[in-house]
Amino acid sequence: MVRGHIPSATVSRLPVYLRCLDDLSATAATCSSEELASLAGANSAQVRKDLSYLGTHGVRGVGYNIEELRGQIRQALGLDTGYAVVIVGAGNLGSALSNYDGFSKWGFEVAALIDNDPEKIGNRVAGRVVEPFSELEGIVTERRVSIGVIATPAAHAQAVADRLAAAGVRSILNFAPTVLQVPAGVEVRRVDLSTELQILSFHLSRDAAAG
Amino acid sequence: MVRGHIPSATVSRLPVYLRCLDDLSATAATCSSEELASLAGANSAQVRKDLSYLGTHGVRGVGYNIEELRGQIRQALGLDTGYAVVIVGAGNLGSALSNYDGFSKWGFEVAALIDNDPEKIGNRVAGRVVEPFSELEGIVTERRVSIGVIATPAAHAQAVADRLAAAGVRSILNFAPTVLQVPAGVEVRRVDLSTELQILSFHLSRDAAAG
DNA sequence: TAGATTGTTAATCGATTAACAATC
DNA sequence: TAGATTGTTAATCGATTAACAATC
Repeated sequence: MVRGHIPSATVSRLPVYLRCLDDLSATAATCSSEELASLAGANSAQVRKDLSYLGTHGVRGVGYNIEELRGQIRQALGLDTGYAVVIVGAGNLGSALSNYDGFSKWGFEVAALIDNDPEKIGNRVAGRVVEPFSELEGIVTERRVSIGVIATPAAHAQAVADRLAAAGVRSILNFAPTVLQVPAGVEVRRVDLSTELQILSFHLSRDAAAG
Repeated sequence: MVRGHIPSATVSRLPVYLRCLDDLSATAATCSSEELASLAGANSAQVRKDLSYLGTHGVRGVGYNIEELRGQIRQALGLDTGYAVVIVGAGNLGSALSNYDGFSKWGFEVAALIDNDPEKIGNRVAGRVVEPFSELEGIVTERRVSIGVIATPAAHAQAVADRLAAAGVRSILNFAPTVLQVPAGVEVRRVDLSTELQILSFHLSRDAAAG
């Protein structure tokens, strides 16, 4: 496998390609960069360049073998490792996440759902028992948790991130509307509804101004 | 106001600045680009350049007036317009979104929560009655809906997007794990948990490989 | 004035894409 | 072979940032 350095823009497109290949695999065995690009909303040259970082070998005049390509992308993304995830926060959002079948579909395992509210601890959500926040460190260590998902109110997010980082979690997905401060070596990705809404709002008002 | 062309990278950072200024406003009346950068996780030169697109006038040797700056960012993002939002899908995610206070906090109004499941129609979620999907067009027109939020299963997302676009909605926020095909002039932003997880996974496996 | 900080330039860096030789 | 499509180059484009004159 040629890993080398894969640009971050490419990395963030790989999941999109994977999803599109999922659709394509129902009806074809191979696909061209042009087909994949049009489904993924990208440029075909970009698709070819992105895939070239994976050490793929498409066939000139034919295209890419869909199954082989899916395997290569899965491997590049580390999806075959089966990283364990802990979800912190069992409110509306945490429950929605617990019910989300995308975790297992893409090879992740939800190792625990955690909350600090005594009213919620012990409840069943999506077949999982809500466990107490105080057990976080033990759960992370024993269940080899690699990824922490923060689905708490904004006010608690930083404290949760601190505990996750201290427990050894190096990857955090933050749904709380806060910018987290974390030690070097910890990667945070933010999923933020209001940021996205505000970007849409910008374009609406710009278009309105343009007439 | 100097609008000109604001680069998209700048637009996507404005909501982050706004949130950081929200925090800062509790304790200060002005702030420097350096302070704002460190909170927002950016470079101070970048902050100054971003803000310069808004026609801001910071004061040399002093910094930016926080209240004035918030107003300028809000205006640039069109948050003062109060765009109306319709949420399609009243499942776990749609319910979580309905309960989210960020809509009103940032000037958006949730005009309706819609589902096509007879079991859900008529239910109350976060004080709102779930309305039938068949009413979509009427709701969009009468309540002047500008933004559609898709919180349905992936299988229905494209059909919902088609109906939203046909009803005149020009901005769509898509939580379903699909790449939507929409007519020109319709802007889609995707919020995708599994894409974010996969990007984290990439970095984990790369770090593991690096030792 | 001296210190601080902006606004902007210019250099750098990285990402996108048109184009095309290679080749199935 | 003729047609199709890759892999890669090189040009372009856009974003980031160090540096510093301007100036509060």
